[in-house]
Amino acid sequence: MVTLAEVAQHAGVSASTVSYVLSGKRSISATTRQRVEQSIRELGYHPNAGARALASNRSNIIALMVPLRTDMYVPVMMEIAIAVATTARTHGYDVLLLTGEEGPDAVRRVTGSGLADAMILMDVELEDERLPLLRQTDQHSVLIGLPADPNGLTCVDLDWSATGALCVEHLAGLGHRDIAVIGEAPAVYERHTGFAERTLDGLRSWARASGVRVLHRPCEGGYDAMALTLARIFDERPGTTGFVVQNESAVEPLLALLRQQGRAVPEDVSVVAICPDQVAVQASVRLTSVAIPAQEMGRHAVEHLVAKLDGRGDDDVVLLAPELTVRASTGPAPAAS
Amino acid sequence: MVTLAEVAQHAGVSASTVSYVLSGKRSISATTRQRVEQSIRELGYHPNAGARALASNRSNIIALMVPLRTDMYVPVMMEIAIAVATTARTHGYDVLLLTGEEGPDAVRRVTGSGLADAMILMDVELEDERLPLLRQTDQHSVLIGLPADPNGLTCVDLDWSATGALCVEHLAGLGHRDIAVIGEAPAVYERHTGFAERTLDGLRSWARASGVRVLHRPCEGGYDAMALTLARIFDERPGTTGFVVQNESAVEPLLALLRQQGRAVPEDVSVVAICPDQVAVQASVRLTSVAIPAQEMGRHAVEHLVAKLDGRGDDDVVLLAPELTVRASTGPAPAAS
DNA sequence: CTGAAAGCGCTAACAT
DNA sequence: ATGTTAGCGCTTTCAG
Repeated sequence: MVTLAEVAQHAGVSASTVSYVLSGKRSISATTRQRVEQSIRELGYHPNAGARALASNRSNIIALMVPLRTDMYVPVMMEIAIAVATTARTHGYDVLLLTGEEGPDAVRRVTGSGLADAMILMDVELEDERLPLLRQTDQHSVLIGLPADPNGLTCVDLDWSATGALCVEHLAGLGHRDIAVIGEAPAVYERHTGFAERTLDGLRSWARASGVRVLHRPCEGGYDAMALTLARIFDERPGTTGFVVQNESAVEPLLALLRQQGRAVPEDVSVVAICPDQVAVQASVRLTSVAIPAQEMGRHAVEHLVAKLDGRGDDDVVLLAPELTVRASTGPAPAAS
Repeated sequence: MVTLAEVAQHAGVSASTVSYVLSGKRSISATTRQRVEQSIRELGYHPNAGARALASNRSNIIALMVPLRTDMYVPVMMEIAIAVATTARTHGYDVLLLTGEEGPDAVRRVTGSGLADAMILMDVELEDERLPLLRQTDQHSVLIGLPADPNGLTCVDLDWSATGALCVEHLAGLGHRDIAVIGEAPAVYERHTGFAERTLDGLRSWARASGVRVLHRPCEGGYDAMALTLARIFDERPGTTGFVVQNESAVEPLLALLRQQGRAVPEDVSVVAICPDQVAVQASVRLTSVAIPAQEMGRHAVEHLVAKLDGRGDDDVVLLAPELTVRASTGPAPAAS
């Protein structure tokens, strides 16, 4: 293993000079710099991460806590994770992957051991048990998701409430008066995941304001569950002409069932999805949708974190504005029959 | 920050004793151990990761390289990643998340810096450019996926060739004579991803042996691409009654299109999928399928790696046996019309 | 069964 | 603009 000292010797300079060439923390004459860089290349030197972390008290690692359960938009999680990893690299950080399994203990462990300089938490619940710890230790962190009380925390999320409102606004604008919302699995609501409840709030308050009715039904994924849910919806509200779907694994079943029942999309019923663009485009009907900006969320989270670590920090909440893309699944409400 | 020295002082023992209590590398009297453990708890001590890595030359971190691209079955990747992370934790390791973006450089960086003790590579191509590096450095590693030449490497993978054979065996056993294979996107074959080509090999050689015909068509995901592909298949082989699908985003479109064309599953055509069980179960027809054992692959990979790190190593190739579950999408071939 | 002490490779004062 | 040096907190000989 090549050490800094060996590089220094090879280049005929002191250890600190090599260190400073690497860090750029003080000015080095061009010729010295070149000699050192040359030696580094020739010897194939790589700074030792452990030694660096010990001496500098910085690991250059960001911990990312992903949820253990996979009952949600897995591809979205993955996309966020990848965005976090690549963005982190551009800032000189690596990413440590933690699953939710350890729970709050993981926070203690990582904080206490100095394994990571900061952490990003995904899938934050409204009353998340990890939050008290984050507040009391002065661990730098960013949440992807918005808890009930974001005070003293930095959060990045899609503005779910605005997302819900946007969906209703679009449908109401097309003349739909009875809207059904196909939601996530009941478990998602039960554990008070912020995004699900906030979407609902946005949906309902815009509905109230614009005089349309919304009926919300959680739904497990899959064909059978969707069939049941759909039957109940039409049973209760036969006049339903608009759908908002926030459940990736219900999208295709819903379309198939509507087709099967002879309800044409968008002539008879309109469907707005809240899902990644890829899903909207690949569906059997190209779906009007509000995209989930996974990459931006990951990128924002890292950039905020790096800013904090560099002392340019600011505890605040960033809500990304939703964007609705009109595709082939929505149209004017049919004349009342 | 609490240090080992402080714990030692608090417990009235020397630093080394505390260290040995932690590592268990030499025997400690019960009373001493308890005093030390007590102090550790009272002071809330966490060993410093950097110092530990520096002194022991072990980081207790495993690097996991995931593919950057997301044109494949993302949930499988995620499931593997999570299985890797949780299994690693049970062995005292953390996981560093690397994207394929850096390519072979990441291998050098991680190896050279001692950031990780070992690495797991996913999405290995037949002639993967990272492999020469792995062979020449004595970096411990495990591949998830099987390259063309696994010599000197440890690999874990599903036995894709047997998987292909199993699918054909099942369909041929039911009397199907003309089988169409809906494959992954062309790009997947072009970059010579092992699993895709091996599945095909297995499919074809069993077909040859059992006297059935197979027609292979790669397919981009989605409804439109599937429609085109299906039309071409029936055009070329009107007598096709069996399908093997190895492309998650083609599954539901295929079922929908068959339904739409009045071909009943499984009465008129049978479908076998190669996909995670969850997909098979949630599809609009419960699919006979060969499962992709994501969790086992992740678990195996970690356990092999840990064995190697502990000197119990063995460079070898572990191919997991495929299992076919019969569900509602396959049945006897219809009498020739 | 326990202590003392020598580093591990690097960073960051403190010098000059 | 560069060199010297004192640690960072832990592991692990070497010595009892």
